[in-house]
Amino acid sequence: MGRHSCCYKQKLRKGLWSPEEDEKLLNHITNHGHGCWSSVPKLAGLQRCGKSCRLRWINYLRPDLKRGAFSPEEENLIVELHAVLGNRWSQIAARLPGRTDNEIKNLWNSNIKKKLRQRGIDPNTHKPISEVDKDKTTTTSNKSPPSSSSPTNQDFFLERPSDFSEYFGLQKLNFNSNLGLSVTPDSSPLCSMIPAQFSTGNMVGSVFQTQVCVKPSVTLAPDNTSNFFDSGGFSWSGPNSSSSSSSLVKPNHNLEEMKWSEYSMNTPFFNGSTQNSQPIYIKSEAEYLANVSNITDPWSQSQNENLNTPEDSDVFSKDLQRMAVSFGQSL
DNA sequence: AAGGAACACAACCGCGCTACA
DNA sequence: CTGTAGCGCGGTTGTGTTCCT
Repeated sequence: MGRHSCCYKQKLRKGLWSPEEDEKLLNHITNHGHGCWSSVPKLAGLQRCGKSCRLRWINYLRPDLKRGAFSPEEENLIVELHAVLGNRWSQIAARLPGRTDNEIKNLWNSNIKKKLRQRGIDPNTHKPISEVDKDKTTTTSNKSPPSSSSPTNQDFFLERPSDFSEYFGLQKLNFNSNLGLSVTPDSSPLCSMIPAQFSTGNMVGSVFQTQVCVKPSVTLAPDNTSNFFDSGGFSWSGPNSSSSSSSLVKPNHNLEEMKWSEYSMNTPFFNGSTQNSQPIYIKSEAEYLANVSNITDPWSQSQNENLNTPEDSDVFSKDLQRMAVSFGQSL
């Protein structure tokens, strides 16, 4: 099973990296890209394994890394994200541009955990410690599993997406001839960084990237109401575009080839501070909009109404679930 | 000033997943 | 179908630094 072959090789350096090694690796990747990591050390003239090179690059040498202490806003965001995602550090890091999973993990273990305990909050459950103690005494047979395997809100959402809108505090449903359908999130830090909003003929919602990673080349097949996520069937608009004119900003990347974390690092919407990140509005093309108007849309009737009625949640969850499954299979 | 404790962070380890021959 | 290589992730360990007695 996936053991790195170089792990067995001898004569490879381990431990801290010297400035000379850093320079060699940096020069090599800057000039040639990393390509296959296992070949990097040889090509760069390093006595390291590829895995070690990869780690060094990702956690230390990458030029887009943000240096320095975490801001209170970042710490708050990490706490909120941890409540949703658990110890999925890479996913948390993907929402904090310039920060690495390792960095966040270290911060969590050395700093945030302690702060939460001081505030009387259990860092694993995010509940008041008194409540957690009570749970422990009442459910002696049910030992709580470690945080990494305990169900997070995200897992809960995957099973019961009807809670999605409630959890993320989706507030309003909007319809606009230029933007199509969109859901306005509330102003919580979590919602402010929800990366994408989607709409199709009969569904609308905000999608947390983990479930429905924005990979626009993926076609949403099931209901055939649109090829919304086909590369030709959507367009992007971002904070630079006003809602009325909706001038479009198309990322000049090959999204097909790009993972979300890379994408988020490279788009103008996400490469700033988290405070500045805003949802990307995905707008359909004119042709699509023309079709939309002919489709019975359960949401268009709910314009400017809260989304939290059971009926809304039910329809929404079914569509969302279908979409998540579709994406899950495609990713 | 010395030494031990606590802390912060870099790096490693082991596992799961995926692609590919 | 199966074994192997490579990648990525989360958990853990190691090491340097700071703080405290």
